[in-house]
Amino acid sequence: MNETFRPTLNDVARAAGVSTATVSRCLNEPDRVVPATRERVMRAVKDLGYTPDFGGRALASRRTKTVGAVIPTMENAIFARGLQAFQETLSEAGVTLLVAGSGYDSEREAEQVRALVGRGADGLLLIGLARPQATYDYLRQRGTPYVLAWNLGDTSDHFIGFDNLRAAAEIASKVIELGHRDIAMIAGVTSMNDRAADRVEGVRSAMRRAISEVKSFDVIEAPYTFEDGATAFDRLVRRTPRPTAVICGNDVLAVGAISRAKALGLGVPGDISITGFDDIDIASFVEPALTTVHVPHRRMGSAAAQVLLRLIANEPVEPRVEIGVEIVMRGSLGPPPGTTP
Amino acid sequence: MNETFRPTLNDVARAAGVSTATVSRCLNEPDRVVPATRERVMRAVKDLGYTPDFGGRALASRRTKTVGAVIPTMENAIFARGLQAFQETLSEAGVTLLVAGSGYDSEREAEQVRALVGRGADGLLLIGLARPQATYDYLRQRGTPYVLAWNLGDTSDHFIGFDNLRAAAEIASKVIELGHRDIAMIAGVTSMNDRAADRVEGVRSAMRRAISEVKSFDVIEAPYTFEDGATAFDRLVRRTPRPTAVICGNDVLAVGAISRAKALGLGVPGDISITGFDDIDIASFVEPALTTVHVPHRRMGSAAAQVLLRLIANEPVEPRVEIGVEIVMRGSLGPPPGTTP
DNA sequence: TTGTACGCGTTATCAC
DNA sequence: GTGATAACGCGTACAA
Repeated sequence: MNETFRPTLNDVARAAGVSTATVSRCLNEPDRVVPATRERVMRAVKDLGYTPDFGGRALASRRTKTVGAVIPTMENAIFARGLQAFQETLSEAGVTLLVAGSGYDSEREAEQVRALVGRGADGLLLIGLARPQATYDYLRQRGTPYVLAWNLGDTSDHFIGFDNLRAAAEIASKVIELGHRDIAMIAGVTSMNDRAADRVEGVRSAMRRAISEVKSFDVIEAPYTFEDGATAFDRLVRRTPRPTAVICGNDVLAVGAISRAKALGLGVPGDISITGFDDIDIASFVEPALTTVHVPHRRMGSAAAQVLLRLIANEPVEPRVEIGVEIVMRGSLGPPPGTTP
Repeated sequence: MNETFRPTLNDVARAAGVSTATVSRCLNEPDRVVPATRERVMRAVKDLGYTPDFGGRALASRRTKTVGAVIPTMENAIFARGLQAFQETLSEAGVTLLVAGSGYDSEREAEQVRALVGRGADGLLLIGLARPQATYDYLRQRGTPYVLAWNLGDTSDHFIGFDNLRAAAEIASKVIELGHRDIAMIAGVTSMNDRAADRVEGVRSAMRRAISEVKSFDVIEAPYTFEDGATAFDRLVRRTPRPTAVICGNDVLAVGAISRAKALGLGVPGDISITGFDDIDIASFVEPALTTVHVPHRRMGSAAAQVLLRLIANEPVEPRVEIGVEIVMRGSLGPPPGTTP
């Protein structure tokens, strides 16, 4: 009754009264089999509940129709979105996606890369570019195609991303233009995270360019939750001089900051302006709506899939796909208090 | 230079001057090999950048240290959270997680189940219980262990979840107790989604229990985004009589509803109360903070992993793990307008 | 159009 | 402690 029976090609062949080769053909190139036998084989497949064994198939054919992705965490909406699109595009090409999480740890990422490659992944998606050289060496030695997303680099790898530094600089310039002179930044954790680091560097460069105007500039780092953003805001707002604008490294931190500002009785943007980065869904639903950098994560995900598929098929690809981002002005950024309009 | 060389057991064996059997042992049962040879073998492994081939291993050993999960979408924070915990717990046991998305489509789910089983998944995590009988039959015939999470059922399967119906009934009762008489619900899509359907049924049952008090009750369904919640709220609020409380099937819809309410100039909860379900991060950061049902998704995820691991190891398990949920009262639910305190 | 037979990379069972 | 060698399930020349 509870017999666990895993039918093989052989079982199907016997049941249908044909050879294993014919069954294999029915599954892979149905046209090369006459409808009569095909029908019989397909019936046997259904009856036995046969599913091709992946291991055997991979072993015999040397490819898997599988690609892997290693992302920092599934708990962040921006990766979830991009990955969803990535997988939809792969799906259309009949390719399966395997997802693994690194927890923002580059050693763990290296492990996962090896695991996915060992599993026969035909190609890999990795996030950003900050990782040990050994990981790159491994991939290149194996000849496993891979793409890097969410940022742009200047190596010979394939990038599908946007210029985090420039975008961050632009939004910071907007803040300065509006007249803010005491500015602070709540950054994501920059260690081994080139996206977070680039955003800090972008904001810093904008500050340097306006060095004669900006009076104070402070950066603190915070982890990944709304709560972390709120806590960081708490600390910043106690400093002297109190910043009139807080630039956040991502929307999660920014939403946390807005919430805490309101809880402290500070008007946004009346008393203090706040900006984000990413334009996640919630950004337009908080009050005031968040001024942020819109990143088309879905477009980036499917572009990454397209590049990776071409790479795997050995078709020509452009080494660098820049995804356009743009600043969306919403209610959370305004002129500093005491400004005459 | 760009030679793609995939070293095999054989290559390592030759490089280390031993047999393939010894290399295999070094990797799987290091104790059964003397340190001297082991050292030599491990060096060869490093030098060649060898990674065991998963296919070959699965073929020879008939197990994979891999479990699969099929979730409706990665874009929903509640699944992301639970899954993250699920995978962390698996990870501690040296088991890899493969994730696939069904897009809320039970046919697609069936495909993914077959794909994962074909890939050698030792066990599976599925969400909820509404799916074609064929999917269950397939799993049972193959003898693949699986657990069902996010809800509880009364079949002989293994459940790790909570009583969606009862929890929804409870929060609805709270609404009624506060004096609301014209009530509406924005439900998730209930087709092939037992969690959404149970929540509707729970609210309905509370309405029936208070049939003499409740004057009007309306349900409409909405998809999965903030925007959908906002749109649905728009429609509801135009009806006569206008509801004084809107019960939402999940927090995403509720946050969308709150946002639209404020945009329409309606005070929450002054003019209209709104409740959610799930207690996602943002629930405590919107204004007013959302009254909702707190679901410990992380605890559920790791409990699911534990049960599945025991199932795979053929150890005794309880067939049903109920995860406690509780209503968290926050600002978005109050008495109806015109009530004298 | 269909069948036969070999090999893919690994583990497991024996000898040694 | 280590080495041959036979499976494992499948794809695919090649033959029929």
